Amino acid sequence: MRERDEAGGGLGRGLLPRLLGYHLRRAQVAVFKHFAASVGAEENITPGLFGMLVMIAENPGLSQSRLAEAMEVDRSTIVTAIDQLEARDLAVRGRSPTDRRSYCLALTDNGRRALRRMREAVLRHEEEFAAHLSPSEREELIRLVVKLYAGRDRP
Amino acid sequence: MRERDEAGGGLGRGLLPRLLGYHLRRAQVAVFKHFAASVGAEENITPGLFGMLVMIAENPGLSQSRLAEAMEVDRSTIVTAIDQLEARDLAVRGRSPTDRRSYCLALTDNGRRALRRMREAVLRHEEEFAAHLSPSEREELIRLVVKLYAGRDRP
DNA sequence: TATTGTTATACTCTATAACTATA
DNA sequence: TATAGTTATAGAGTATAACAATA
Repeated sequence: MRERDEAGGGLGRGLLPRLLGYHLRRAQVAVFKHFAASVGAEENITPGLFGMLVMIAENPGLSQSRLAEAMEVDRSTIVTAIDQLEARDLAVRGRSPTDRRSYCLALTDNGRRALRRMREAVLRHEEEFAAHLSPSEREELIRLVVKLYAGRDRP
Repeated sequence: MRERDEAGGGLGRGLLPRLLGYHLRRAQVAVFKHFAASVGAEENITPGLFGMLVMIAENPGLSQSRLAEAMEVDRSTIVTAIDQLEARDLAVRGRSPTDRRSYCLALTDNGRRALRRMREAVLRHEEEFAAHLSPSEREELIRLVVKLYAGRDRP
């Protein structure tokens, strides 16, 4: 971060600064870059894969289709993601006892240990990235963003 | 929008809801989808190309390299974008009188007319998408997002 | 009939590196 | 030497459509 607004570069931006999408996009790019440089560099993980690990850890026996819904992506997109997590011994496709079409996703022991480390790295990243905001500003920002995209008051 | 949080789907999300990046990502995806369904459907334009049109309109004689810096992308990424705008008769690569290496980007007459229409569509899209937020909440949200990614107080 | 996971495929966005023509 | 624009290429990330196995 350089100036008041490094992407402005002294140039006029017209109505762009009045658009939520413009700022949300820039903030999202910035936070993903920070994630890549901190968490990603330490633990070799992306925000998307980290999110999947958390969802699997929090929802034992989750199927790929349910995970796809939760991540708001197509089922086919999940396949290669789980392939990667399995190849790295972070998660496994367990067979469902009741439905032979679907898998019960689970973390491996190694995956659980890795996730514990990742969580700490992610929280450090969050502290660093949000350092300019007070705790109440952070809360308020999350409240407003959630209200914006979910159309409701609270996460 | 369905529930308090449609991507939750009743599933546990662990620490994800405490992460700014998680919400910024979801909000950004949602606003781009809304843009595509409203402005994109009406005017056949993406947020990125719209942003470029605005920057060219606001900064007459802008070069591709300066535009790339403003958009925070590589110079090579700009090439095909300008190709598209030229192919659609929205912008032109004018020759610089002082530097024969660089172009002076400008809107065509058609581009200016199109941009006027697009601006209105974008503002309608903004009103719809941010309908759940009061004017002061919108202002506060922008203030906080900018403070987050620019590390300062004001856009 | 509908669902789960999979494959093949394609499209978009983006970056890197090497090139040319200028400066 | 350095910069502006270009090209070729590659890598994410994503979606669609069709398929086999199963419900």
